[in-house]
Parts: sequence; C-alpha cells; structure tokens
Amino acid sequence: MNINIEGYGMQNFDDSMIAIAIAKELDKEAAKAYCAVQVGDKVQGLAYQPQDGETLKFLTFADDGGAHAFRHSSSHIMAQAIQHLFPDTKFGIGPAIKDGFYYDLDSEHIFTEEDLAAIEQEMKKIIKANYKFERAEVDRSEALKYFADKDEIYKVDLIEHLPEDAVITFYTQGDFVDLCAGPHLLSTGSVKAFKLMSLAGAYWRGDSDNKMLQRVYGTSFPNKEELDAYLFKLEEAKRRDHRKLGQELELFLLMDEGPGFPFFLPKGMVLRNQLENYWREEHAKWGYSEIKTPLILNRALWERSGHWDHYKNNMYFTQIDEGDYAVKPMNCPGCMLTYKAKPHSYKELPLRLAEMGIVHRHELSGVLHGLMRVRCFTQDDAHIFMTEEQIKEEIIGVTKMIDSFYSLFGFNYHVELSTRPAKAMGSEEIWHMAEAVLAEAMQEMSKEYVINEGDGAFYGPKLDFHLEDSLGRTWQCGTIQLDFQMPEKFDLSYIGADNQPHRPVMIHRVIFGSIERFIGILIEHYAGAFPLWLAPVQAKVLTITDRQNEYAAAVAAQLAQAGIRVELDDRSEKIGYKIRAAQTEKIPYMLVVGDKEAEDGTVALRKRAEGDLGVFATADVIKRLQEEIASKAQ
RNA sequence: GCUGGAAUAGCUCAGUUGGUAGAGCAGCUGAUUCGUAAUCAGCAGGUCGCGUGUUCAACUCACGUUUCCAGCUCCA
Repeated sequence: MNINIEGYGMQNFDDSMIAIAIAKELDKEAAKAYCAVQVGDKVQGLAYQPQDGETLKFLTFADDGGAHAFRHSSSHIMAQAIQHLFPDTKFGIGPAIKDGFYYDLDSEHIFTEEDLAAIEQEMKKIIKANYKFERAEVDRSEALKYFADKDEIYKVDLIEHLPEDAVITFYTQGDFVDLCAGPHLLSTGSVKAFKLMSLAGAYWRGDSDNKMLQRVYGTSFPNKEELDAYLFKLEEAKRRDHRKLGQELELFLLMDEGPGFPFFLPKGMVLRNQLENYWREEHAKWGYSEIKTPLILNRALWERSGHWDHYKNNMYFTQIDEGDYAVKPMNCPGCMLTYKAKPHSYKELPLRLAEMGIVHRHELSGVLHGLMRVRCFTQDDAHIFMTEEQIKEEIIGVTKMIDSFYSLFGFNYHVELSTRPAKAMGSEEIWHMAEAVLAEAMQEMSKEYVINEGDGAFYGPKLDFHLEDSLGRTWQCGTIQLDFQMPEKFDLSYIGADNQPHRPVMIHRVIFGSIERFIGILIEHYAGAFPLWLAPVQAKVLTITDRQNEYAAAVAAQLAQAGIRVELDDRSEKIGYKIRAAQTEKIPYMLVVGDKEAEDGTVALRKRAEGDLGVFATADVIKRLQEEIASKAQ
C-alpha cells in the first residue's frame, strides 16, 4: 500500500503493517517518541492499520494530539490503580486536560492526600507491567450489559447518551476495561513520569443539580525533566500569586468583615491611580467624555433594564423612604438615563460616554478569589451610541485602543467572537449583520479570532479579548458588545439629517475589564516588580551612616519636588541591610549616599534588576527617572 | 451554593495520648557608624477565627458558625 507520511513523502509498505511498524521502519529512534498518529483530521492510536492512499502524521508529546493520548492513557492507568485499591469505586469520566488529566469517582471512601501516594505506588506497578492498551469495538447492548452488570451507573449513563450510530469502543489494559473513544498509547510502560496533583469535587456531567463526585487530578510527561519543569512552573506561579504579593507589598487587603470587598492600601492606590490616570488621558485622546452615575438607583429603572427580572440573584437591594432600590451591578442603565436626558442630533454621533463604574454583584461565596473575583469592582466602562453605518469604524477604533493598552504592559492576547445564543432577543437578520460587522472589523485589522458559536449575550454578539500573562495563562479582560436591546428598552433616539427620530446602535466596552482584576493580573505578570511608571515607590534614598542623614533628606526632597515617589531609609543599619529591604520591596531605584556623595552633591545609583550603576549628579538621576517614567517603559 | 481541606503574634510557621502557648522575621529601645541582598543585645507582642457542648481541665475532642484554600458550577 502507498502511504503519504508527513516529513517523508509517499512511501510503499506491506498491507498488514500498523502505524508503529511503519514508524519504526522509517526511523527507529524517532518512533520511540511517538504517542499517536494523525490520519486526515482524526487522531488514532499507533496500532492503527492504515489504508492505501492515506496521509499519516506521527504525533509526539509536543503535539496536542500526542499529549492528549498520553494523558488520557495516564488517566486510565490511575483508574486501574484505584480499582485495585478501592474496588467499590464507580467511575465517571477520565479525560486528558490542558496540563494533565483527571478521573471522576463515586465512592463511599473519601479520598485523601495519603491515598494519592498509595495510588501512585500502584500506578508504578501498572506502568512496570507494561500492559497493552487493547481496543475493541463493542455492540451497544453488549456494552450496556457489561457495565450494568458491574453496576457502573455512570458508564451506563454515558452509553445511553451516545448517538444511535456511535461506534462504541472499549479499551482494555490488563484487568481494567473502560468505555473510551481513545486513542491511547501502545502500552502503560510509556508513561515515564507522572504525579497525582490534587483532589476536588466535581458535579456529574458538570451540572450542579447532579451528584458531586470526587475528582483526582494528575499530570504526566514522557520524562522526569519535563515533569520537573512543569512543577517548577507551578511553584513560580505560586510565588507570583497576587494574594501573596498583595500582602507582602502592602497593596490591598481582604478582611473577614467584607468577603469579596477588597481594601486598597496606600501603595495599591498609587498603582490604581496610575492606571486610572493613564486611562483618562487615553480616553480624552480617543474622543470619550467621562461621566459618573449613582451607585444606587430605584426599582423602576432596574425593571426597565431587565435586571430586576434576570439578574436579581446577583444584586444587592436596599430601601429608601419605603421605596425599593438596588445597588448597581452594571453601569449601562445609568448611562442610558444620561443619554436620554436631552435630545441628540446625528451630528453628535458617535457619542462615547466613559465611566469608571463601581459595581456590586453578589457572587457565590465559593468563587471569590483575591482581586480576580470579587463582589465589588470597578469597570472601565464606556457606552458608544452611533448609527449603524458607524459600527465598523467604532469597533476598529476600540480594538486599536485595546491593542495599545495591552501592548503597553507587554501582554499578548487573542480575540474571540461570540455569536447568537439560543435565547437571543432581536431578529436573526440584525444578528447576522452585527456578527458580520464584528468579523469584518477583525479582518480589516488582520486580527486572528476564534468563533464561539452561540456564546453571545442575549442582547447582542461580542468580541472578547483574552490576554496572556508572563506565565502563559490567559485572562478575559476586554470586551466589545453590540447591544440592540438597551436602546430599544430605553427608547433612545437621535434626530437624523432627515429631521426624523432614529434608534441609535450601542456598544458596551471595557478595556481593563475590572480595575481590580487587572491589578491582580499585573501583580502576577510583573511578579510585583512593576515598571517605574507604576511602581508605588519609585526610588529610595539609603544612607551609609548617620552623617549623611541631612544630605539624604535633601536628595529625597529634591526627587519628591520633581514628582518622583521617593522614600528615605536613614535607619542606623548597614547598607547591605537597607539594600536587601529595598530589593524585597521591589523598589526600582536605590540612591545610596555616603560621605563622598554628600561632599560632591551626587548619588550612587542602584537599579533593582541590574545592581550598582555608579555615581551620578542628583539632577541627572532625576532627569533619567523622569524620562523613564514618561516613556512608561517595561 | 456544592465537595474536600485549613484557621495559633503584623508575617511565615512549631506546639508531642487534653494539663490555659513557642521560634524566626517585622516592630520598639539601646549599642554600633559600617560602601551595594540580613550587626549585636534587650523589650514588647496571642480570649490559639467565633459560639455551644463534653471534661476536674480544651489550642488539642464533638457539634454549629464565619472566613480562607483547592476544585466544581458561575464570571469582569
């Protein structure tokens, strides 16, 4: 048979040869690293029997398909070990995920950390035994009977939900049989390095109305080095955790008295104000006007906007003089009122109203997480009112603006376009038009984007901006949402050139998303070592001995006069101690002054990341820092 | 909200079958006056998250509760 193999071209092989045999014939050494094989757009196990004329691509762990087969096989090994040790366990699903795998279990036994160690030991035995993963196609009724007899109710449920024409396959390794579509590695011995990571609860089928199962997470790699590198990365992420750094660097606090309601400390406020200042400057440049709408508004407004009916569970309420009021969970209704307060001409459009809007949302207690998920946060919101013809240009404008913001912090990002959901309001025609405009805007900017079918808000399609931090994790921050509902509900209009009233189109958009979350991301992105323009304390003057106290205070005053955020450390400590303290506080510049500097009117400059830079005139240091601040350099 | 775990000094953590708490760092005081990541000594600091119970006796055991952590569901 003739097989086209990526990297090797068209080759002729015996008809009976399976994929791994072909791989070995081509390159015995390279074949060792193969995890799976891609045939057309489908990934198969290495025991796959190719057909004449097919195109094969061998996948290693570095390919998504290869890693997937590897982790999925690891998951089966774990399940087999658990079945050996805890025979009463019922199995749910056990897929591969981004950084590893998990298996959902139902058992009377509550799994603990100690169990994980025992399971790992048993897994080692299974890996050593090097059982083959054997695939078998099974008749539907036979499959149902097999699992029903074993009382594996979740497997039965899975089979029952498979489409009528689905090919049902079992994978067997040694004494363990699992319902599974595959593909898998050839045998258990290929899993050279693995670790069980954690235990958690997870609802069956991800539905909170179903029973909660126990989930065991693990990860695996082709060798120990890669496993160690992964574990190191996790440690690094822990080291950068914004909750830990937020406390160490005295940026913000979370107290029992206000769960989900963060306190900002003086240094955190500096950071926050820098972001807001930059935001205001940019919005002025891009033609926005800033407004501020009330935190509390009456029931009639929230009924009109639809929040009273659809968002009630997430809102906080209060009463004023017998009347019902709500604390705003979103800024749009307030902005709608602002727009409506006077008639508008088409000449004013697009009208861009921005608001640093403080919103309160009653999030479930279990989801609160540092600054990333809170109950009170500030959206850097804006609503743009415009004509249909202006949509595309506005979308492009906002996209460019978002790009300039994210670039400033050195973030990469990707864009997702979410389209019409099932429960959408408005005609399909308008939706299609809107989706097309969003897509066109992206194409015009040559921006790649992913489409999330049916993931739009009920009132309109949206573009979401997911930024990637220095550890490769992604966060949804910016969003541009078209809204056809709100202008309708609030009966918004503008007078057109024809002297007739028209309905404006509106977009909601945020760039930071939430100032709180964005600060959390920045803390982790920079590991607390902020660029000079953001650093809460930009410079610290350190004395060598008490003799320089007066001079040092004068230097600090000079810097402060020049608009630099400076502190003075004139404690009677050794210079090494003070430098260590300043480094720990991640202060960008240290100005060391001893007798020599005091005499010459100079300072010895030390940079956080680079160490001693030598002696400079104080005025030159001020100029250097001012320039670096103005440039907002990374 | 759900499942599992945790809560001891400002911070990081010890605390041994139940006998009312200890270290390092930080802080304060004193000594030291030193040239690029930790000088020495002393002092002070805790209703052991909160409540109820068991017990002669609870940081320790039980129950409840609050908050946090890891996930799930949800989300800026």
